[in-house]
Amino acid sequence: MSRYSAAEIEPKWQQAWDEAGVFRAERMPGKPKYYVLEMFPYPSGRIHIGHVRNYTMGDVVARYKRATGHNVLHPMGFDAFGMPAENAAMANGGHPRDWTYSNIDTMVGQMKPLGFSLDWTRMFATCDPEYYGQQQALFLDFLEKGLVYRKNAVVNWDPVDMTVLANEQVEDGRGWRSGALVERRELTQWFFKISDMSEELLDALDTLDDWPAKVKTMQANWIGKSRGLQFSFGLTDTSHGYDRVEVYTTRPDTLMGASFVGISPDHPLARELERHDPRVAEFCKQARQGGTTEEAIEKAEKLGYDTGLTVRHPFDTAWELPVFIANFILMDYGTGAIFGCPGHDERDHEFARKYGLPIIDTFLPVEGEHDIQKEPFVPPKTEKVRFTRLVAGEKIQTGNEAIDATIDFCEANGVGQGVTKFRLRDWGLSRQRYWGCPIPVVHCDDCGVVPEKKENLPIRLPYDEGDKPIDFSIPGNPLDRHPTWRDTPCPSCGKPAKRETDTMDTFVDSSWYFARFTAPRAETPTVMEDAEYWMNVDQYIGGIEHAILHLLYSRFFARAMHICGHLPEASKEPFDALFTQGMVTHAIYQTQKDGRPVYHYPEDVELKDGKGFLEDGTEVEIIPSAKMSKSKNNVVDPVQIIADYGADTARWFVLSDSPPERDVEWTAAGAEAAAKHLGRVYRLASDLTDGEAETDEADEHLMREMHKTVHDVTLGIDSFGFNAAIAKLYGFTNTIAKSRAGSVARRMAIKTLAQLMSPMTPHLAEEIWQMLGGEGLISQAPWPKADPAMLVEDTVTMPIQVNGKRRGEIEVPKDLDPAEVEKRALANEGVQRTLDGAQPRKVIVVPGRIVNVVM
RNA sequence: GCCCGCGUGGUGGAAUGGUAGACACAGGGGACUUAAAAUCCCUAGGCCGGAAGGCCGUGCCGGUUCGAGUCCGGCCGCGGGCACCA
Repeated sequence: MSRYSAAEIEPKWQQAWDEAGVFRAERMPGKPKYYVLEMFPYPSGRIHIGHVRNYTMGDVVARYKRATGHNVLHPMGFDAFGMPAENAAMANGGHPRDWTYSNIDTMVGQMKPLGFSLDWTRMFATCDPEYYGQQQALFLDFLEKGLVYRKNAVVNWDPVDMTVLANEQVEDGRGWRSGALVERRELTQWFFKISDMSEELLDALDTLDDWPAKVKTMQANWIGKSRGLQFSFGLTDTSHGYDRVEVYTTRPDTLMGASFVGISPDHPLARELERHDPRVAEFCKQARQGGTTEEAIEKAEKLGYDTGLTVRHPFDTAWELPVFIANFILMDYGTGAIFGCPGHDERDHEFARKYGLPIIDTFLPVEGEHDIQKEPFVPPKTEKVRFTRLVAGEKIQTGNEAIDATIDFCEANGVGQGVTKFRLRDWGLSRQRYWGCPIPVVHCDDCGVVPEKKENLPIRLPYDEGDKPIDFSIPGNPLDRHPTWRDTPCPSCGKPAKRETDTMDTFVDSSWYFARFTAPRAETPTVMEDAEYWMNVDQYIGGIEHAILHLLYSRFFARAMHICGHLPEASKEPFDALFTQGMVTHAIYQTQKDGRPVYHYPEDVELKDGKGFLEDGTEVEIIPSAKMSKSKNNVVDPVQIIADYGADTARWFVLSDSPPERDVEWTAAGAEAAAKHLGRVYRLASDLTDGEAETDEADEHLMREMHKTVHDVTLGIDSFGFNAAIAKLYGFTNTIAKSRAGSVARRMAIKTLAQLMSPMTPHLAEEIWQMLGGEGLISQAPWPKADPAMLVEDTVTMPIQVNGKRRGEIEVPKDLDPAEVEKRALANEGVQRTLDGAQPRKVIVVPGRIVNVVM
């Protein structure tokens, strides 16, 4: 009898798979293909236990699909451009490229021992010139089709470092390094015209049947289709060169409750006033302070500046409203101007009270009271309300009805028009940074903005500054100050010109990598034959944090690539099924020192009766289920887990316990238990001896359980119920261990158990398969099938409730007549006791399920 | 602030509107052992009770239903996203 040693068997089987080329994906017409993809990692330097969980789920699907006769594509790559590489270079010297490739090497080295069934020959990193060169080609194609354009947009500007900051580099409205108050500043930037596809991206969500509903809801809300009224307020004083202010509102029914007009500090009228009035300029400067995020703007104190200008109300020309410049209105949204109705909007209410503006109701609750001066009345638009100041429609109607009526009325009377708008803005892709894909255009004094010629691609990032290394510790974009890289002849006229120094948002890189995997070495972005064969991604797996941006951008890219002939029509929605998995969490162990928390590593904490102690006996506070974070010392390193227990244990554990879409808590005890269980399965197989007492009845029972397990586990894997499948496998293992069946039946049961476990614990499964004389590799064996005849039970246990409370149960033949079930249920001892002679008023029999007696 | 989720024993969690707590961890008891480790068996939501059994129980409050962890409304707490983190 040998002992289970993961360290011995895992490398052995990985080598066997490698040699047999089991996971290499090649087109095989005639065999159904299956493309399973996990969101590729950022090369931070170490794999994280969350990666292990993500890729294990994908691997289970890949291995299962292979066993059910599919030709599987399961690739891996790296999302390798981005800020951390530059930050590392800034902090520790070195070069982003060296840092990134070295990290990739390390991470591949950490991933391979996990035994994922990946086709490593297709691997690439988005920072490979072979990849980003094709991305530049895509950009040029998009440009030609009018899918890319330039316009102004606001960025976070650090006035001390004189550089653009990412949102995460803005802390409490200040630059992370300089500490200077950040300003919103306009810059000319490149944009993808995603807004042109708003309607289509919204409508097509309905076709994504195998996406989580919550993701579709989030995307729909993000796209934000709304119908509203666009109209103008006439200015009473036209001396500043403007005669009106154009506004857009989704609540035209509150028009009679307007009490001010607000414009953005970047509105042309505000800009005009700013030029002539230092007080306005001062206010606008202040209003532009703070970050660009919606969150920062929403949470900032609402400030306004009364311009002294007034406008006329469109339905009462005697009614004049003041015009304010307000810090919470962005030029990017709508027309950059709004009208405020404090009676029916939280934000406007706050603003009105601050600046002493009137609060007027236009509708009130149908019943009851509401003090509009105290707080705004903001019911759902579907609720009926009583209008007090009506533009159009009935006195009592819903908000939606009133909005429609108002738009009709306004259009009929020449006051503006109904407009459908989308919240979705165009995708700004310019980044003023080095470590990204260079935007392949040239700025020529004579020809303007000229696309680079395709034969000159890739436009490579310069590694150094010619005679000296790039100094990343200087704020700003090294491409911008590079002595020679910018210089290039104009592709159009040949005269000396300058390259664009902005690089692309890293979301661009991850918006088409799934397509590139179908032909990763091609000289064009994709190869139609390969794309047609492998696309779409049948199962995409990743974190919920990507629910909106990454997935929406990818959907846009797939459409844009189709327009340019890089993807087939059928791939406009590139991900057939989506699964969003939860995080792996771990307890934080902390003590207090001088009022500050001190975090302790798990290996320094001894657990006893649910309490934790340090070596010196100090008790530590345990904060369960916390997100893993380096600064909290609660990160679990998969490499250590593999060294301690082996890959199969790590894989088994991350799938067990928690449903995949939920967070899972990593505990040392849990990992220990997983390892023990795998050892037990191994022992069951290696202890299997011939010549035990053979009893037909026990054989029959074991075979029935086996078929049930095959059925349940198959269903579990099909529906991403990995934790449930594992619970069944635990149960079946117990059944085998206790079974008195003969060795033939037991051998069959354990071989089947190995097959059912093989997607989760492939190395152990191969070992057992070989031990029990299975043919070839288990990785290439067909998936077991459950015999339907073995699944049906003759009798069923039915619980009996009285008034919804369980009082007993009866064992009845499966198809017993409901009237007979009722009779037997009423005769039940527990029911009789509870009824205590009373007559039941009603008896509900749900065949095969439950009986409820109502008294 | 806005959008989307989640909340069940000591712990991770199970449960097509139909027996709440499957499976597992920690705990308790036992077997084997000179002893320990390993392994195996039993037990286990809380309260009352010797037992039979009863009462309570899925974050909180209310509703729909013969029946609610599950559906609806309100609240509290936690997490994800908010367009330059990936």
